[in-house]
Amino acid sequence: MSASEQTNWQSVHDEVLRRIHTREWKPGDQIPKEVELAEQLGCARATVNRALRELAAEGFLDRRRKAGTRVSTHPVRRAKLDIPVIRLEIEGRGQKYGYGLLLSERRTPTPEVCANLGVSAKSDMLHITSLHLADRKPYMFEERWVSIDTVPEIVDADLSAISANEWLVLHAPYTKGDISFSAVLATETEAKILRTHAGAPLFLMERMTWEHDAGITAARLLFAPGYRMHSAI
Amino acid sequence: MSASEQTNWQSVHDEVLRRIHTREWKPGDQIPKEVELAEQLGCARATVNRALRELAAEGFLDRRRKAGTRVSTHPVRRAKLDIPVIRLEIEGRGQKYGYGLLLSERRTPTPEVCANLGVSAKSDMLHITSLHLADRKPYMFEERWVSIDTVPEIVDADLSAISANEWLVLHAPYTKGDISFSAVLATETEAKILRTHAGAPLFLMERMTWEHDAGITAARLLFAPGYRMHSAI
DNA sequence: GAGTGGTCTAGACCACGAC
DNA sequence: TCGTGGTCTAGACCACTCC
Repeated sequence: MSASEQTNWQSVHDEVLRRIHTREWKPGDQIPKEVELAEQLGCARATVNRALRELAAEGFLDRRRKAGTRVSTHPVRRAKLDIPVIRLEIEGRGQKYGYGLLLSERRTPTPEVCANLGVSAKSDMLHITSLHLADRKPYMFEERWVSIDTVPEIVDADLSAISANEWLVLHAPYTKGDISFSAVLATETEAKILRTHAGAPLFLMERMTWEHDAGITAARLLFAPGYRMHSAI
Repeated sequence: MSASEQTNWQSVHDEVLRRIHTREWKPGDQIPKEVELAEQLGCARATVNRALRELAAEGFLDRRRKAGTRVSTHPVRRAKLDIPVIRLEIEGRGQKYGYGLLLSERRTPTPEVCANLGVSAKSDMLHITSLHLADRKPYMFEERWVSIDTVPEIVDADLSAISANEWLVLHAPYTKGDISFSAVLATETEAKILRTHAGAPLFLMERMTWEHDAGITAARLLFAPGYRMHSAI
């Protein structure tokens, strides 16, 4: 600190982070209470509060009423993954986006979809498979189920012009969602579609969304070999 | 809203979210300005500000000075991945954590590490491989480089008792980090260590950290087949 | 230039939770 | 019980950016 500057919440944030980085305050240490820090740094308590709240959200601090604020002993690193619409992800890299609808059929869901999404075995659903391209090369193969009971308007959508995901983003906001990532081997069919060979390692992203307790959609997104998802932490 | 309740920032948050979900406010729509909302909902402008700021951070709103606040047309979904220390991740699931140091040698880095981490080819580094177990079964195989130039204290750490990651968390806070995820095939060596077969699909997490511009560590974490990383969105 | 969000302040009361 | 963070308020000034 020394002297200088207008004490805004960001400068408090940075100053606290600096003290943690320089190990002036070590993991597990209790740091001064808000009122004291405000006095030290010459600003209002609310300003300190804002800074410390952000630091806690970022995982650097543990805060508890009465117990005070401590430096995290195990800073759970929160990677913020931005999951954009595929089209924007591809275009954002300066590549040409392509999209093709492979199949769209109305049918009852598989037992697996029922269990995961929590819909009835007799429910009316749309089963869609499509392929997303980057610079004309297969980029991601998508297999998706959409509940017509929850989102009846989907049957009128032209899913050969707009991907199901983009349509859903605009027309069916969700209140709850789940996403998971894993590695799988390409089956023969998948390999053919993604123009690779069976047994290639594929990055799999599985997504499900609900509106309150009503299942909206379950999707399996298979990325072509070489895909890397990354993020700053 | 109707009437009722103490208007705190969370209730404002939820109310705005409700209006988005019910499509009272659609993607692209401009919503009332802070002062108006505060009036409508019967609270101070600062309270509305807090709620809208959080909603913007969550990706539901786009806010710009003078231009006002709009509902996002492409709600970039932010999956918040909590990346805990492996030990806590395993213990948190009620499994028994095990750890074994396989190798620790002092040497110069490979060209790849140099390029990625931005360290000199002649720099003094520690090359460590280790295996993490869950309920005595191989869970994750770790190959890591640590810069002795940046973190000299590492040479005195007993890395057979504490994993390099945990040691680093406690002793070498970083200011910048990068993490990426992909799918790869197990090599013969990796398969042997993870007790699977060559060609099995493995989930790969690569992490690098820096303190300002000084490279601290680069790690390749290979998870045993079946691993799934997941998150709520 | 003027409207909107971004932030700061000083003070107040509240609620959790350590003791 | 009572200390600490969590939040609200009313008012103020500032900074960005659209027109």
